[in-house]
Amino acid sequence: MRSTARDAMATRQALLDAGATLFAERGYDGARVDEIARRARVNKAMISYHFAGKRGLYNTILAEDFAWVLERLAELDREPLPADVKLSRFISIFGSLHTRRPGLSAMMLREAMSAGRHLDAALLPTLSRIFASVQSIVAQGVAEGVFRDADPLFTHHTVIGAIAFFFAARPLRDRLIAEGVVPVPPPDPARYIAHLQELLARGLAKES
Amino acid sequence: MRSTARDAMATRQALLDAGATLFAERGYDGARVDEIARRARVNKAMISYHFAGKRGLYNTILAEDFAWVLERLAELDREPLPADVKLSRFISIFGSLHTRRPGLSAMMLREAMSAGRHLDAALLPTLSRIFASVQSIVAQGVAEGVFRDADPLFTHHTVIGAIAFFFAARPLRDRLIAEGVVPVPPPDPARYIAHLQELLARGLAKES
DNA sequence: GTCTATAGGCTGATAGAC
DNA sequence: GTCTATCAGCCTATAGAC
Repeated sequence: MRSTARDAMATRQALLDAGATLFAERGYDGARVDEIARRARVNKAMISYHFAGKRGLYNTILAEDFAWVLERLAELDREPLPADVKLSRFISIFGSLHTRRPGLSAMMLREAMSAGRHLDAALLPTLSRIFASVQSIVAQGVAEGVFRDADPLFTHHTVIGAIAFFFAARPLRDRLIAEGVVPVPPPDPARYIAHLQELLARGLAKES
Repeated sequence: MRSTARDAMATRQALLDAGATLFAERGYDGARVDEIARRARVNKAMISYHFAGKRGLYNTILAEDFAWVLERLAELDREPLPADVKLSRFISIFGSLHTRRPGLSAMMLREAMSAGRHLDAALLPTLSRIFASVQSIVAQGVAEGVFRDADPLFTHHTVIGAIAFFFAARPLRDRLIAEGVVPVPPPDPARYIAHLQELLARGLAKES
């Protein structure tokens, strides 16, 4: 194996990782290619070489994680589970997604706020897919009589917002904890996911 | 009254409004002073004149709304209400805040993601105040036996995330609705707030 | 208070050597 | 594949006229 080939992959991956971190923390416009390259310990010209520019890097990062989400959601669709279990599973999937790639929630949140302004056209359908997913699970649950008559779109917003905010707000939370203003230990993502599953299960249960 | 004085106020307000919209949608770095001025129908030099630059405009917008939040939270603290009512009230306050100033949730969310990177030091305490507020309400409710033993910090994240996402994600939601991908009418903020109040009330209730 | 014109700095991209 | 050197464009801020 030629050393250049190995280095090319390493360079590529280093840029993807550095980009994910900086895009998440500062947004597309706030992240500077100089800094992404510096953090990746790579020359900044490599961004254009490997990804045809800043925007290409950004969309490549999202494309990889979006593909993963779509796969998991397709799996979930295939399984014939009751709606309450499906919703719980959905929350797990999103939780593990964000644990796997800590900055993704922030990137997705930013795209939601700007209506997908930096997204290649091919990536937008993933967002609507996610939008539709929780809604159909809730609608199914209401129809089946597993859930009370809750609004599917509203429930979608609650679930996605609650998950995304937990992971996306980590920079501020960590800062406030470090400064001692919020006197708690850094929270465990897995426990937060469990908290959310229980809150939703109780909040949507038919019998109160 | 000199016409210049009246115009000065109008100019100032137009810049605050245009800035709020663009900062919310594109973030601090993505919003261009040129465009803010154009949208406000004002010369771009006015931003430096009235607010000592882009960053001054940004912080002035936030300062006004943060002051409003702090006032309402102080009122809420003063009233000796049971925790469940307080939480419901808190959700209402945040809902009306975002109805009053639609872009604020997006701006706050962006600051949460970047640990307050564009915020003047004087504004950071407001964020920790909000952080502490839900937590103390939930802790109070658990201690009083009104709520089941739910984690205050987790509940805080759920509430804030759910509210902020609903308002901040409006650009994407509107786009997907307009494209017919999400086949629902644009949702009513007041009904979302009611949905959230009910979900939390049921989700935190002592008896299941 | 407002506007025009311009300065000055930074950003993303690339040509070309290695 | 990688790096250095450099450029064109854009962005914010401001001096100075009105």
